[in-house]
Amino acid sequence: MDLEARGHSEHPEELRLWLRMLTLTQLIEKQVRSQLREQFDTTLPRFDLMAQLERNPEGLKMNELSRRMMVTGGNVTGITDQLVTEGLVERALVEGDRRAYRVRLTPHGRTQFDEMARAHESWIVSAFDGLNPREVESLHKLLGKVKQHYNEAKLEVL
Amino acid sequence: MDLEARGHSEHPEELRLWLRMLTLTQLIEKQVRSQLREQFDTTLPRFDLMAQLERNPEGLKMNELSRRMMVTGGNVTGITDQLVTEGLVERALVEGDRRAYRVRLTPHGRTQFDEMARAHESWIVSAFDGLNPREVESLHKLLGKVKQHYNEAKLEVL
DNA sequence: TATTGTTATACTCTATAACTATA
DNA sequence: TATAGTTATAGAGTATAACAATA
Repeated sequence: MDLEARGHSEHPEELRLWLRMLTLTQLIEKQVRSQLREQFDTTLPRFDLMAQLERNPEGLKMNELSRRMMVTGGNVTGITDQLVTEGLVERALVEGDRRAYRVRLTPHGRTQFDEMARAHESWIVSAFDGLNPREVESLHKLLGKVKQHYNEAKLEVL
Repeated sequence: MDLEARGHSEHPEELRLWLRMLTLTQLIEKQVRSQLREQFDTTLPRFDLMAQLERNPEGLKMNELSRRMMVTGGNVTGITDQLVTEGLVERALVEGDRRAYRVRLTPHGRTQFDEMARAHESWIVSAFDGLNPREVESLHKLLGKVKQHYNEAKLEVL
């Protein structure tokens, strides 16, 4: 996107860093979306929803999915509907609260997700091929520091 | 988005890194979009287009904008149309090629962009408040390494 | 009253492909 | 023929708000 070139010399280093990070993320994300589409005829939000469920075999309520995916509830309903229609996830009743569901992967959904996850993992690993393990670790830590501080700063506002 | 938690222990570090980077980028990007909307009633693509032009006072052709913004041509036409209507950018004739335009900021557009850019810069600086200058530099370098290798790998495929 | 989830709607962003005009 | 740009269209992705059912 050449956003980076926007960073003039008078601009703070943080801005140059952000433009580089944004560009790179968009580059990788665009590739992931396109491969999910081509190889599995699915989308990133659908993949993400299934990934959340894969981590929570007992299932997640709609509002939990909404929070974790950082999108509003209506969208989760739509994506879930699609996946239910395709037999990849199911809505299970929650005992003691007839308003809520617990969404979870079906066995078929789990099988299909595992296949996608393997491919996805390989795309990501090659995206970071330019770094050695020490650098991967270092990048991971630095981003963690930014994120932690970001979240703390946000809490202060609330 | 809690994407991160997806990184099981058996997953490669690259995957955990990617999920953290994606989450953080989306977090910051979401905040930038929302502030651009609230404070300036504009969008990120519009801001990006103007940012490209700010860096190229002589203007850019549509296909140059398209390449730099990493979107296809039709979209650039739409965004440009909006900005022209609002008097923020203008289409200038290119001598010697009556098919092409050169899009550039109007004085009003430049004034308005400068104001947005100052605000944008401050949002970004505070997003990375958790890092000291050395860490900012380190993160910038690591991301540059990933990006460079990524681009080289892509070229080999072509 | 508050919460869970759904429905309805609208808008931004994007890609694709057909098209016009010019080179 | 190839290139610059536009138009038309469709679909993803998202937020908002009104709504129904249950707590």
